[in-house]
Amino acid sequence: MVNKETTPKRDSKTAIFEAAAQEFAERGFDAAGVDRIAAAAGVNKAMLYYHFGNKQALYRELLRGTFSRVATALQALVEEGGSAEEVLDRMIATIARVAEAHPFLPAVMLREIAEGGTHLDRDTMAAMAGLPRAFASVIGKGVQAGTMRPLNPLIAYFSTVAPIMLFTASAPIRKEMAGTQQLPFAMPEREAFITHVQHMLRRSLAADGRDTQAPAATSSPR
Amino acid sequence: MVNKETTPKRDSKTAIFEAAAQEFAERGFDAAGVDRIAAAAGVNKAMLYYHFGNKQALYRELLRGTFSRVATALQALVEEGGSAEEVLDRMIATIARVAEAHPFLPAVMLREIAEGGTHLDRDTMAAMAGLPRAFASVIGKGVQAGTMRPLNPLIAYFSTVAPIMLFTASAPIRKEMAGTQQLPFAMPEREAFITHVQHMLRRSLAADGRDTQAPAATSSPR
DNA sequence: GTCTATACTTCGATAGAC
DNA sequence: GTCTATCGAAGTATAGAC
Repeated sequence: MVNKETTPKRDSKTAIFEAAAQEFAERGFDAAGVDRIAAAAGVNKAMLYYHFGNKQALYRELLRGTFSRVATALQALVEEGGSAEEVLDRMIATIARVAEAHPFLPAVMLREIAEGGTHLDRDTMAAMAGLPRAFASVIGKGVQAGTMRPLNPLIAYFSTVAPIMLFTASAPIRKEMAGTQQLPFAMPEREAFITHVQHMLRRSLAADGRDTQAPAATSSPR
Repeated sequence: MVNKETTPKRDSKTAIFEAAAQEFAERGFDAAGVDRIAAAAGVNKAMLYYHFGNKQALYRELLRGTFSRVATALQALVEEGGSAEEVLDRMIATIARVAEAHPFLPAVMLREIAEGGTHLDRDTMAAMAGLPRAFASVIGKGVQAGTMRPLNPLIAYFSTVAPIMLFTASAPIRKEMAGTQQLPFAMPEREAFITHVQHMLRRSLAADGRDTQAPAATSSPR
């Protein structure tokens, strides 16, 4: 369903990619083990060096690919049209869906931010920057249409993406806490949380001070 | 300013604590090096095992202490009084201030969430749960006073604390990106961002659909 | 392309002298 | 309480046969 690409030999390389995504997500770059990645991929460790050179190159290739795919998807939503409010709703829904389908994304994003981007090169950072830039172009359209007030795109980006990343990644911890009953209130549902974030961003951007309509039922292309 | 405790011998133990906080923040639990911690603390590696037993015990002691101090500070704000809106503003400001003063907090929090709380024991998780519980009690008061609508405290917690944690921790990356000019818009100021988060939470909780007054100038006790 | 074998380093942890 | 010395396991990476 994902790809058949060009070559029928998509074996060892993509196997390494998938194993690496999980290992990096679970342990972070420094603690990730080349031995473990190779073992999980069912290939020999030397194959990893044959295909990628070293651990860092593999890591960067993985990040760059993931983020530029997401950035491309967001940019497609922008060009697809609709009101700026609707497009932002769809962007948030898309990010949430990708984050849940590929736990590698939130985990590595949180970690890489936590350590100050130590393992990123310029190309990878450029790919990451594609996400807030998509936000910026939509907000620009909304302002031009007169329905949105100007707001620094990075503020909009951080205050919506951060909750989604943390909420998605914290699923195991929340489950554990719910089990031990350390919290005297119910865990929120995923859908309710995403809707809340959409609503929050709409209110932050509304041109007048009033509340806005609730976002439509979580829209989601592709 | 922090403590003089009981014993005048606060040397090696607190030196280890501080060095460990930095090492864990920079590399995460798995990749943190006991050797590096000892070296940075200027003590022998054996001292670390003498005082704490092993790496995991040191890590947990550090987390438990940090989170319970923050939880206590938040609870104090609750009992101090004022309108629920003001208390929430102060809680957000306090969390932001602590996060900036002790980078250990956001870094380790993001990491620990990213890996599903693998290294947490029950006591440490209970300490972490103190933060959303403080949010819950304030929201409860606001609802009782009729100025706030009911909202799941965890939703309120995640949608405010997550942006603060990510914004604070991402300072180095944002600085780097600003330097290489990969983003076509200005980086937001810290104060503007915190005010935005305060405002966002006020609007999410307002009993009527209308906008609320802006939060007062970032209030901050202690 | 794929494997074995291995070089070299660093890791967490402990024993035991002082 | 503090140190040296060291063990055994695990780490990244490479050389070279097939």
